[in-house]
Amino acid sequence: MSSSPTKRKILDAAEHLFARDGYHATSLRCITARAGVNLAAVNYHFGGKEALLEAVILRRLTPLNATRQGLLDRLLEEAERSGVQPSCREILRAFVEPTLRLREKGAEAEDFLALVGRTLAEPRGVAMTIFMRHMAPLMQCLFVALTRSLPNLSEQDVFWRLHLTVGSLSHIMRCHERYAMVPENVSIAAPVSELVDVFLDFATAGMEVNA
Amino acid sequence: MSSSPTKRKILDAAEHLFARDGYHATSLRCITARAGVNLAAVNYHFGGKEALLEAVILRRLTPLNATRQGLLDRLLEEAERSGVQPSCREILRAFVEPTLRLREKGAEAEDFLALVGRTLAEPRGVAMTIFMRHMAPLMQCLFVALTRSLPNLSEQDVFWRLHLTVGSLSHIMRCHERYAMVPENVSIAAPVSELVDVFLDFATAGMEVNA
DNA sequence: ACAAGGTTCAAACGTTCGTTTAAATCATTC
DNA sequence: GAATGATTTAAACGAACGTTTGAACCTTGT
Repeated sequence: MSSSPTKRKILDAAEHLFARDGYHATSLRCITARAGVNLAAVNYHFGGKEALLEAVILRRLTPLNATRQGLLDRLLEEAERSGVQPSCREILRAFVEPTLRLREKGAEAEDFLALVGRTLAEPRGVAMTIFMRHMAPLMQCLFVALTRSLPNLSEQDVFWRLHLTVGSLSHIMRCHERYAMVPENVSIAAPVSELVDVFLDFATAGMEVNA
Repeated sequence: MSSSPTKRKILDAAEHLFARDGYHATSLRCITARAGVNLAAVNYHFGGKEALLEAVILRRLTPLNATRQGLLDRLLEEAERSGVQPSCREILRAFVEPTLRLREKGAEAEDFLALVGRTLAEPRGVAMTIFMRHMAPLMQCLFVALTRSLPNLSEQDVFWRLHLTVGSLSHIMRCHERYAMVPENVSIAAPVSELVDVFLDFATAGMEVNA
């Protein structure tokens, strides 16, 4: 019942179309046509368009956040046991790696990444409210861990740099297609592990500079 | 004629609403109501909703890009004259500072920043086509200048890091309101010159690491 | 004063939207 | 196998959308 084939087909179609065209530019008729189900099925199974969006986000965000929180907790426990603060890079990796690893789980999960990237770009949008409600605790935990690992930085500076890091991450989450401005001799398709390292090189250097 | 009061009122209203709610979530009725003009005025003066969006973007993007290109050209000329490559930070500053300086020109220009930030987040959206057409030459110039200033980095790496830098910039362009995840004791409202330095510290470190 | 052209206006156009309805169909249980 | 509840279906709902229309309204030149 909770995983009815109809529900799953709707979630898959909505995930793809919301990510590709945005929430407001995607109609329920387009979603149900792609899913091969009746138009009324969305309202029957989810209650409405906005509730469908929340279901699309939560289906993947909940397990993803559990993974990230688990890695972060393990890092903090280990630090308490050994008395050595985890490095900025390790903390960021706990957040970033499970995220980008979603790309290896097929095109469906890739759609989710793009959707989240879009969501972060619409501060007053419908999806943002849903998203922030489920991200706030983890972000708070991440912020605290980073301030401890960068004791020479003010909270102001840590906040701004974390803000910039989130901006970078959301950008590469949503831009996994060829860009018009991609110069020759440059491939935008890189293996995930390499992408993670490229990102961590960049973000860690930015977080730690002058610290 | 080109700067009829009606046209200007429509551009201002559209700029604000497109930035706040997005292109598809903003109706012409909402725009004309805010502008205090008749509904048909948009089609009369601009030809349609999409043409209005392009006019909104170009009104500020054209002079902004001229300023950025001018600063970049001056930097490159000076380098040719002195034989010393401009630093990564100087190059990025030529691009970033005129952008963020728009914040000092009132709430209207701030709306434009948020609109561009949103645009960059919708790779297949209506605005992206318009935007990329007018950004491509400048981005190409920026890319070439950066590869020369970072000779130890592969084009791949420069591209990825520029990509991440653009992500950071677009993020702070669109997020100038209070965030739900902003911790206490942190003010998100900083003077522009300080914000430019915070950004350049972060982005330059990220660009130059291991180079 | 009048004609002409640019501009504004209220009203309506046809379309598409999210949602609802009530009948039809399916699956399950007694 | 009839009954019950869950699901699917086709059709329609009212509302809102972008756009068009043609008359009214200004402004300008003669």
